[in-house]
Amino acid sequence: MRSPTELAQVFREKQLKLTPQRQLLFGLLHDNDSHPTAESLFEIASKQMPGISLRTIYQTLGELADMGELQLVDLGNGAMRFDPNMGEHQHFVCGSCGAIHDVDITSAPKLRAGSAEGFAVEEIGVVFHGRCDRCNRPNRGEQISRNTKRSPGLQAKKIKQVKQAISN
Amino acid sequence: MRSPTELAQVFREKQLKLTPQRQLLFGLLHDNDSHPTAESLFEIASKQMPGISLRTIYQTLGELADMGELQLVDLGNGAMRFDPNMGEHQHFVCGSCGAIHDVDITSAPKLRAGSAEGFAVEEIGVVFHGRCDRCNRPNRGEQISRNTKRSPGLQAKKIKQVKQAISN
DNA sequence: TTGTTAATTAGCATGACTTGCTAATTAGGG
DNA sequence: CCCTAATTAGCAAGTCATGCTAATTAACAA
Repeated sequence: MRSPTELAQVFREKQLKLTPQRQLLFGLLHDNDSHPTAESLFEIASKQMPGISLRTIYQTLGELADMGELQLVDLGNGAMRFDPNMGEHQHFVCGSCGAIHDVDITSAPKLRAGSAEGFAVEEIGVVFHGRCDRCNRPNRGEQISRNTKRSPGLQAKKIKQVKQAISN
Repeated sequence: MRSPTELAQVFREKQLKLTPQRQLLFGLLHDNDSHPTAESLFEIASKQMPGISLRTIYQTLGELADMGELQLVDLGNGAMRFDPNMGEHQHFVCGSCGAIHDVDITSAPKLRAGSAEGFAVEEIGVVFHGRCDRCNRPNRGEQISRNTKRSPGLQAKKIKQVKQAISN
């Protein structure tokens, strides 16, 4: 995503108004590598601008995504994530704390070639699951809030599967 | 997933009853590489056993997943997919017809090593997006039903993004 | 064959997430 | 200052998956 200043310019050119709500979001998203959900952005935004509407958050995020300023990242663990990093990269999801980290994957160029089996591959999404540095330290795991929820039962099932995969 | 016969054995050992509903599902899932949703299994099952409950489908799928006989595959385009292929493999999703195909990815062993940046990677999910053989032929694209729906607006947005990625 | 107990079913409810809509109000920018 | 876009509240829908209750059915062991 471009800088708030540049975005302001773009919005002006597109005759889109530079409202404080939009500007706030520009700022919150700029250089943000936390892969926030709409909801989490809403919470943060609400502190700085009480009364801001969740609807507006979704609206603006949608606009930015339409303009190619944001990536929508669906990691299959609940809400959509919004990623201002438009460079080619992949994601690591910590199964313990739920944190999401960017991963450079330029080191696996063979992926693209090796997968040609009659398919025209245009995009590859790679999601690493495991444990992040912090959670991987002894006496540290499972301590951070697991803010990934959706269809609680299924979620539990997934976690079980992951644990099984880990123990194997 | 093991064969219906073997599963019958397993269920017997676990004191789980071998109901016709369960047996039907064993059969429908065995060697099934179509990555069905619960709903699609329900439709097929209903033809052979009218009156079978969607609830039972979910229940049995959940049991099989718990037993490690099924993989849950979330491709981020709507419903969960159930995959009886427990071998290491990845998926190709056709952006045109929505078909899902298995992809062997043993040819990219460097993925595992190259991604170590303080993370303990336990599992890697790779989803290839593109066009399948059939849709890639001229005068053939976009003709098959696009049965991927969820949050219609967002879905449209995703498709737009993919198209953009294709045109680049 | 019978009895116990698990399984299935209908039907309703919830919950998370995202979008759509209307109507009223606010405020950006020419 | 005015036009029009943007925001807001509030309500609704829709998808997917699960939970719950209560009633019925049927698998399997004795």
